[in-house]
Amino acid sequence: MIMKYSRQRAAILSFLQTRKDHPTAEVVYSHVKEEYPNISLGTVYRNLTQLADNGMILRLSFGELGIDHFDADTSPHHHFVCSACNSVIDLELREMSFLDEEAGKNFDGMIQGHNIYFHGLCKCCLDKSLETKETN
Amino acid sequence: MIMKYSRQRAAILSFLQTRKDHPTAEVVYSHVKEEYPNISLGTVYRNLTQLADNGMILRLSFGELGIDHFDADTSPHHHFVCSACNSVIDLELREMSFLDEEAGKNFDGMIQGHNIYFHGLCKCCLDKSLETKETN
DNA sequence: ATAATAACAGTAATCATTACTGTTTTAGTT
DNA sequence: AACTAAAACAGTAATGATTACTGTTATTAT
Repeated sequence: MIMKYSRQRAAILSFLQTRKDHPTAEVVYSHVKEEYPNISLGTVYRNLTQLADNGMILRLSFGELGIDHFDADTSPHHHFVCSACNSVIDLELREMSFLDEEAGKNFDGMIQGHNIYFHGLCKCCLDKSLETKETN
Repeated sequence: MIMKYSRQRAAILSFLQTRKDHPTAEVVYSHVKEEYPNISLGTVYRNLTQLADNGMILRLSFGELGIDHFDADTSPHHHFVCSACNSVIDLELREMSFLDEEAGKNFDGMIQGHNIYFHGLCKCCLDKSLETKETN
């Protein structure tokens, strides 16, 4: 389907490009609402989905956390999710496409790609947990 | 909380151990229902969660597919999800814990682990897609 | 046998996301 | 600049996997 320009979609993409923290649809909505007070949450979801389908942004679906996050940085990188505060952080880590080849060796279908995400404690939550241990 | 024995939980675990296809809660429910016709879906979810929390089974949460799958095989292995039929298949692939170390090099929090899942076409769906191309 | 509490069945609630509907924008064409 | 077809919109309702609640039943230790 042909994609016509829309001010709302432009604002959504533009907002996402200013952020490095991979906001959820709800966060995108609340910010774009400042510029377009009548925008609806459905519009935000529809455009995020459309942008992701066209490869202009990434939809990050981390299993445990049922909420999708969106990323305007489509260059190859990996993600970390803090298991305490749920924040999503970029990792500098080379492409791991060799995993696809290795996984394909004992598999009779066709492997097209993979998803990896790391989990643990971000610096902030790690520091907090160390403080707690010290005072006890 | 202390875990008391229950026939329902035993049946759920036992059913899961007979399967290699990583069933959903709904599938577990429909099968255990044959033995315990009065079992409720909530009981299935509660026990699957409890078993997973105690490390006796794995909860597989693949992002794109919003539905959780469960696996009684807790030995180290990886998973493949067919993007056509959504079936979940085990892969023989060595542990990749070195990824955690490598990802941690340029990261100031603590990485505790990662999840990987591969996607593509399973043998069955691959064959179907080839057939379709041939006849066109 | 008794008592404390974990687990149950059944049902209602949650909540992120998608679908639907009538109206408004966009963009190409007279 | 008006005309038209289709895409996009705002607002709202529906979906569907999962969790929470409630009164009852099963388990386990004394």
